[in-house]
Amino acid sequence: MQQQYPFKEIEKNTQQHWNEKQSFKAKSDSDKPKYYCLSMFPYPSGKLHMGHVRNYTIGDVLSRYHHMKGFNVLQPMGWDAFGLPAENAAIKNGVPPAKWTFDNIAYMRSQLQSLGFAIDWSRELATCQPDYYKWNQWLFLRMLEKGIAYKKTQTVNWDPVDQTVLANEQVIEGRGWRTGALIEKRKIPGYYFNITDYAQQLLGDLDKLPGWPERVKTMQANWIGKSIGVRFAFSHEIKDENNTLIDDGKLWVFTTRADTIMGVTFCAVAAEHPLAMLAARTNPELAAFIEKCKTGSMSEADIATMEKEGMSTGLTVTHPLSGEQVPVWVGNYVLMTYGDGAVMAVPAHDERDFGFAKKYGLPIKQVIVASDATFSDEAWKEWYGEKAKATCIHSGRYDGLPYKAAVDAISADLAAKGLGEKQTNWRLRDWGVSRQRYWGCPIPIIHCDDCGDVAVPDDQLPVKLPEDCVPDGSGNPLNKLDSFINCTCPNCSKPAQRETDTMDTFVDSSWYYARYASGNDNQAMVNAETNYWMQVDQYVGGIEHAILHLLYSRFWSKVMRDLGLVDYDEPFANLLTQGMVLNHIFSRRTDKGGIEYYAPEEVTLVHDEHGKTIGANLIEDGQPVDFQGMGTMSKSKRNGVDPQSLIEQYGADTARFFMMFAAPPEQTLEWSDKGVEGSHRYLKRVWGFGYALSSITQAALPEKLSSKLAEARRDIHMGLKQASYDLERQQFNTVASSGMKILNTLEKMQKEAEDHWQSVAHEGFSILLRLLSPLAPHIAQSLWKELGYGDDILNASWPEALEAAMVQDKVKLMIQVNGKLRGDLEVSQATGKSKIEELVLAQECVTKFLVDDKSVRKIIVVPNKLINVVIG
RNA sequence: GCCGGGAUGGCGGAAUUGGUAGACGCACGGGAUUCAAAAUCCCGCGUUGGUGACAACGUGGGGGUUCGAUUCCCCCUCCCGGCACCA
Repeated sequence: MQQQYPFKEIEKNTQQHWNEKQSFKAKSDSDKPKYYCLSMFPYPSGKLHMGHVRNYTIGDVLSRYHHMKGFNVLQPMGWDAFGLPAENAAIKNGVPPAKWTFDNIAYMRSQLQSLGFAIDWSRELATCQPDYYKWNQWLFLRMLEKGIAYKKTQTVNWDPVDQTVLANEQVIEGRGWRTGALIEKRKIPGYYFNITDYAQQLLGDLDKLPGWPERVKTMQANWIGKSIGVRFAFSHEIKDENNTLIDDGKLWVFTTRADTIMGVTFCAVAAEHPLAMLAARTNPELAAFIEKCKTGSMSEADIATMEKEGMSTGLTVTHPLSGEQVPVWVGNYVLMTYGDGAVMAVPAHDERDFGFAKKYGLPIKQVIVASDATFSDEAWKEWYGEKAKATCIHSGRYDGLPYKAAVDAISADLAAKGLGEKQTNWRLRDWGVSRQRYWGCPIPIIHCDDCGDVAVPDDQLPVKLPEDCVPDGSGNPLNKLDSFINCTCPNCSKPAQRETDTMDTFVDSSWYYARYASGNDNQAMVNAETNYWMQVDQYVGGIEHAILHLLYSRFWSKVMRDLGLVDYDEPFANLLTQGMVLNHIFSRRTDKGGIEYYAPEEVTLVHDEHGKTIGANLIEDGQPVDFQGMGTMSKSKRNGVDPQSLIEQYGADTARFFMMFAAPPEQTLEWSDKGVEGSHRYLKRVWGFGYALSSITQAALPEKLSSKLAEARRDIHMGLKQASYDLERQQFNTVASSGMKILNTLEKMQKEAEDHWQSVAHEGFSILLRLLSPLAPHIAQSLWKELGYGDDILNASWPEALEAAMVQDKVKLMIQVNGKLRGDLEVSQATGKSKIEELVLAQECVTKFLVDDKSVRKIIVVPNKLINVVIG
């Protein structure tokens, strides 16, 4: 055994040991309770970044801990391998996306392996492999049969130069991000999943997920966006140039406040609404206003400060209950994408309508009484919100009705006239899955001139994606690939064309966890083993997937359940969203007004005498740079740290240990090179202590320990108890702290070298190694074997903190006078309450307050903790 | 604007049910070792006053409940994250 900490050798040998023993191969025939631990799989972008390292370390700590706790653990890994970056790399380098992707996977897999994660690699999958995406296609066809998948025409952003569809994020100021070409709105057909049919379940089942962070559930609930109200119509006889009634003479609106319907003084429609468009054709001013609304920025900041603007269409519609004529306005605050793109406006009972009415001088009519107060321009705030759901007035036959009764009566009357009914509105839209892209899962449809769109028969699946195409940026290369397109119709055997659209990559990631669990079965999408492993007991990943990926996975699970494929309906029982990894940002303003960034290694920090950082200088010229910023690691800010160089310099254990120690998993982690060194220093000390202990044979603990050794042993077991508690609540930074404290105790014992310290040390060190093994598994395993504790630390059981080791015959009680700490008192455990009070009252730190007319009013004794003497 | 989460030394952070605030680490200061440096080890380290024992203050600010509040309640400020002007 070497004296110096040979981390490279240790890590290489330990990883080899795990490989040979197949230590992490998960089997589903076990009596133990199962624990499925899953980290979100990476996109194979080229190499790992620190966010990956943090994510997978958290998952690995949980996996290894549960393994030692006696669970049958599954921790798989795979690759979210379809997607746009591969196509962009192909355009740039002329390499087929498949080759680029598989090369990246090979490199990143080796990186993951060098970090020593306890992964069952036999279950590895990549979503771009035909035996994976075959089942995307298979389930797509089942969904088509059930009507969950359907085809409709969608409006998309079309880049006329690249001949391709762009995502909203790829349209910058109306132009394509790559070409700079003006983007057109085009209507093209595509496939959709009817996720809105599942909206109620997706919302309601959030209650089945107590192990999810509250904020994620809130974000999902907001995204689904349920609102219950009444949809009704204002009728009209407005006709277009061809003398056709617009929307069959009905202006539909949705409201959650049907009780205020008698207070409507105008309607507002979106700029894209048919009535607005019609009016604009004869009103240039209105046309200009509508154009302005369309080009208006939709960014958050702009919306928050945006002025509510509008313009009259000059049109009127008929109130369905009062029969009054109501003017129609175009409002920039009405969204065409929500509801029917039109709202009723009740200025007296809606803050937005109020502002709009005040601005344009529209009438305000109060129809609800919430209190004795009368509505006024000054005291209007209280008229909005929940408490304003009170009694109707000035509402004809609805006068005197409270909120619910008024809504019931009004919706009944509307229904009787065929002009409305109660309705639930959702913000959630159906999920469009067609992408006009090459590097994705082909949609298994064949277009036949005679038979129309025909499903590819199951026995012809998978529809394989040709892997040797090199996109050149001008549209989907599949469209030019006759060998892919040309086929025969499965129905009539006539020549036909294959669909060239591919699926949204969110489809791929919506069920990969179930596929791991099936052990990559070639006969079926999922199997009995899937139901054994599912649900995922612990899912770990970034908060950026809080909405779409998690929502789609939940939806997919429910679809698979309804098709009888699986018996769970929520895929992830517990969710941990890890925080981001930040690093210092060093920068300078350049003469031209730009900002130049410097890497941390190009800068030295300046401290004052307290150690406070008061500045930073560029090493090259010794001049100051701005140093106060902290941000996510990025190329552009030049503050990234490469995991590979970290592993080479300090080893995987140091990287893992530091990441766990620096911050609790859900919080942001501030990178610190000095902190990494500190963690490395700690592991070196662990190794050094193990080396020292390796030459000392183990002996049984003596009957009676000296008080010092008993105290040391107690500290160790207390540390273990704390660490176990912290692992259960997933606070890993304090697990590392406990490990540090235990080593401090061991080293102190070693220095003092009392008789029998060696036996306490061996017991303590075997505890320490097991406690460290989830965080720094290589060094723990290596020392475990070197010291002869066992062959495989992973199979050692998690240590129990012994009550016998933790009892103490004497306890230190803190003495408070009127709640202020004044001293302490050591008493034996057995001392009774009255004896303690007697002893405390004799203490000088208490008696000195008993002067003048002061006397003891009360004594509070908290067992084994403190005594508070109240003097007054 | 709404929703969610926060604010503790020079820094990252700890404090389990209301009971010793600042564990553990980093930075910093002093010392040992060394020809010297690195590495390593030891000591100190919330602020203020005092040679000192000690005292006062101290968990974003203000109030409250309590023998006792970082922890519970009310009000306010600031920061981070999310969002939907959602009818």
